[in-house]
This record gives sequence, structure tokens and C-alpha cells, in this order.
Amino acid sequence: MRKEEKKLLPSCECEEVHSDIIEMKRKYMPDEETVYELADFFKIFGDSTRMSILFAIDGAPMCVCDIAELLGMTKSAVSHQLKILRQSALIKYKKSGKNVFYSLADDHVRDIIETALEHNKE
Amino acid sequence: MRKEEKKLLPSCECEEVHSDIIEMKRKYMPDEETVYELADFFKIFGDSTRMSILFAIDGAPMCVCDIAELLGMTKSAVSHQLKILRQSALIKYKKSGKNVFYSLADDHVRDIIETALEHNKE
DNA sequence: ACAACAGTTGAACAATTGTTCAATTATAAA
DNA sequence: TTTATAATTGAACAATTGTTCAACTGTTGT
Repeated sequence: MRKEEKKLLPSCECEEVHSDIIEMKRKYMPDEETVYELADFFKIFGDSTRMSILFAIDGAPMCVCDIAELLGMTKSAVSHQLKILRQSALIKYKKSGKNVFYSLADDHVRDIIETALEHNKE
Repeated sequence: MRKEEKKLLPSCECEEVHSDIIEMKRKYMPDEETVYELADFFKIFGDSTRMSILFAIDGAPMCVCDIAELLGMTKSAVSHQLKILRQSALIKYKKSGKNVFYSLADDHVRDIIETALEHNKE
């Protein structure tokens, strides 16, 4: 998952022009774990299919079949993305007979999307 | 850029179990353009290198060389990501001699990261 | 004018990601 | 128990994305 685990870390080939600034900055940088978690979190929202699903199930729950129909996609494709959203705890589900109804996990998800929508207007 | 432009749109192979719900939902769905813009917006934050850069230049501007040194990456890799951040208008830059100093475009960017950080704590 | 350095860029490559397809599980009705 | 439908899953494939490498631009100092 982490990039530095996949390759040897390269190093900046230039002289340290402002080593004092670098040291100061290093103190205030969040730890790597936090950065990776944050990036992974945003990655979930960075796909239009997942984004559409979140909008779709906002308000009232929907079953997989209906989501697929609404988005014009196959159930399989939708189900794969629902799995990712489930694993990220952004959505919850409730079984009812042969159907599975999905809905947003909490209002926090809505907040994040709202914040981004506002920024995007500018 | 858009998914449906790349392939013929598939359709849900199942019966419409709740066509009334689908029609109701369709009314409240944001238009496709908005969904794509929003997903593209989040995609920018969905990479740990870009995320690190945003944290690095928060507070005081930094030149490319220093960012590269701080993150333990090559100038080239950093520059490529800076370009993406620039094109998304999330950062601004100021030339000073041979150096180019980058900083956050506005406080909005900080807000978005803060909102996500809070959600991620749970 | 030339050398040195900061930064950018494009192409190639490797890794990741999303969709499709086929097979599978699970529930409900006949 | 069989049949039909909802949903999930894994593998294969196609597309996208991030880093590397080498070449290039632009600015400073000699």
C-alpha cells in the first residue's frame, strides 16, 4: 500500500538551498501513516461511479438492482464499488429478502461532499 | 475523461423492482457534469505525494528543491505532481530567481483537509 | 558567452484501478 | 427439491496513473 515499501527511496539530487526551512517544516508534517490514510480516504471519493452511488443512496436506501438501473450500469460493476464503499465504512446495508438496501453511514459523508461542492463552485 | 464516452453504456440486466423509487431518485441526482467534476476534484487529494506536498507548503511557501528534499523524492516527481496541483488551482507559485516558491491557493484547501481529518479520526 | 543550477517536460515503464464476464451464493416462490 | 432472481466474487482485460530517466528551458554568476 505504501509507496516507499515498493521501491528504494530516491533522494533529491540538488543542494539543500534552505535546510533551515526544511527542518522547520519537518516538525509540523503529519506522520506518514496519517498522510496515507488521508489520501486513501479521498481516493474513495475520487471515482465518479462511487460518487454517483453516494448521491443515489442519499436520503433513502436503495437496492443494488435499482442503483444499477439508475446509473445505467451492471449490477456487478455497482457491487464491486459498493464493496469498496462498505470497506471504507462510508455506507451501511440492510438485507431484506433477496434485496440488499444500501444507505449512507452517517451525516459526515454528506458534510465532506458539501464542503467540496462549495469549493468547486469557485 | 468521462466514462460513458469510452464505452457503450451497459444496462441493468434485472427487472426494475422499484421503478417508482428510481424515478424519484433521478430527480434529485446532480447532473453528470457535477459528479465528474467532484470526483476529479477528490482525485487530486487521493495521492499521498500530492497530500504531502499540500501539508509541506501549508504555512510558508517552499521551493521545489526543498519539497523534494523534505519528501525524499526527486525534483522531477515532485514537479509532475505540482503541475497537477497547479492545474487544479489548489496551489499558487511565485518565481524568485532560479527558484519557484509554491504555496496553498487559499484557506479552502485547508478546510477540506481538516474536514477529512476529523472524519478519519473515527 | 559559458557554466552551473532550479525547475519543467515528454516518453517509457510499472503499478494500480475499474469494468466485464462467468461462476457462485443466498433467498424466495412454485 | 427445483427454479428464478438478487447480489457477490475472482480472474482477465483495458485504461489510467505515478515515477523514472533524459533532455530541455530559463536564470544567475563568472
